[in-house]
Amino acid sequence: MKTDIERRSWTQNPEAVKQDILSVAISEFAAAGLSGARVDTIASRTRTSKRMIYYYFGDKLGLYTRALEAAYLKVREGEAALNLDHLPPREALTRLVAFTFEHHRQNPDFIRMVMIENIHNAEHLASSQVIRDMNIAAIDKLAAICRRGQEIGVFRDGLDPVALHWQISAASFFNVSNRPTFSAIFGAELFEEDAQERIRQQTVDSILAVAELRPLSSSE
Amino acid sequence: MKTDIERRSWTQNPEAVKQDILSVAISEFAAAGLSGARVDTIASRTRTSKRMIYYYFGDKLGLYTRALEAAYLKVREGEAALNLDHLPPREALTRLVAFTFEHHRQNPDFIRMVMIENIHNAEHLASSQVIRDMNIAAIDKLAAICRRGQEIGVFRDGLDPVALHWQISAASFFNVSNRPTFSAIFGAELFEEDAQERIRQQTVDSILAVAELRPLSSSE
DNA sequence: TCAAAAATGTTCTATTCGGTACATTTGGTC
DNA sequence: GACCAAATGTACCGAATAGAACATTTTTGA
Repeated sequence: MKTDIERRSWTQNPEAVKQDILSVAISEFAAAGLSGARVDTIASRTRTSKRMIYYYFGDKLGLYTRALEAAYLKVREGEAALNLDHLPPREALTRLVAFTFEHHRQNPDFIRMVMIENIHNAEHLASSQVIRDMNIAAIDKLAAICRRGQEIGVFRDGLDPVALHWQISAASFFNVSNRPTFSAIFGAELFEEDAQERIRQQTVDSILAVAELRPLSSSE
Repeated sequence: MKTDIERRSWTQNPEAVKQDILSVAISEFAAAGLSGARVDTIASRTRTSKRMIYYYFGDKLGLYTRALEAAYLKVREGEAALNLDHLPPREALTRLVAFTFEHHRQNPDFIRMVMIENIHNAEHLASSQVIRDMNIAAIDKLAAICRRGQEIGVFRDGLDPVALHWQISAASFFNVSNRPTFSAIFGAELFEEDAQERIRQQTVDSILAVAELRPLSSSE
């Protein structure tokens, strides 16, 4: 039994409350999707109440949009730490691909948020200038590597950094996004540690192959 | 005004009704996801009523599972039409990759069903032996090409057909699944027809590069 | 020909869920 | 130290939604 006099006291902490909500929201939306996620569930896993979700984020969609942005922010921060300027171009590209591959593996919630956003035709991402800027920065980094490689004659001319980024993303993203169906159909072996190293190497190889100044059989 | 005596007459057609429901269900689930799709919406786009959905499929999950299966069936049928046995291995692999790339582009609903199933950790796919069998067949086809290529010495030893299939799928799948976010961030140019041809060629090149018996720079 | 089974239509309901109304506390500021 | 805005808590509501109940028609087969 509680005492008659209820203690409803707290200390105000807007930033902490917002962050708490956002981090719970990311994991909930990532787990269940936009329509699958329940505001009540998110609220219950928070240190605060549903009231505050609506207070700070307006409605479910507002929360989702901010969670998506937060997920991008967190993951791009990790990428920004990578500095490849001092490496020769081929080595830099190798490192970039391997890093991206691993980084995606380590951020499944981010991958799932992007999957969900794609299901919704990127309607909520479209309005976020923040996200666009972050990604343009990622391309700039890759473009610099390409240019250096072309200057010293190890990369072919006419390389398209965006197309290269597409390919790096495709492998790294698919490896996480489609793991459930792929395992269900072909078994989980490909996702064990040693097999993942092979796959990662295969990815690096295939991307270097299109970047490097060497004959490709299909161009014959 | 209607007459007092309502005419509620119909002709029975179970198969047509089931098919009608399934095809509507595929497009609805593909568009809105498992929890986002509304049974009432599906029903309203059908020539029949909600009653029949529950009559034939039990509940929403039952409908979803059958729709997923139907989506796989349809797409794998398209693939089965492709016969590459008469082609030399390198040519066969080239055709297989290019075909897969285009086939995925032309079946966005299937891609979206698989995306959604991945969001749900492939829980519903896991129980379907049908789907597993279809996909194993797809691998067998690829494995045959690999073997022939190794026999005549144009493909490297130790090729893993599943790993190769992983790579082909990654590019072809990502190209459709992540088009919304990718376009939102980097612009839609990459998805215009001529750019898609370049991307497809790049995909073919990169896969041939890992399959062929040639030195890869990273192995030096 | 008629009874039983299969197929279909119509209407209603329990519940879940996003969102709101109302009440209270905290903290800054003059 | 009193007032006010910001921050938080509690209890509630209306709409949407999956599914069930009830009713009718069609088909089959003995």
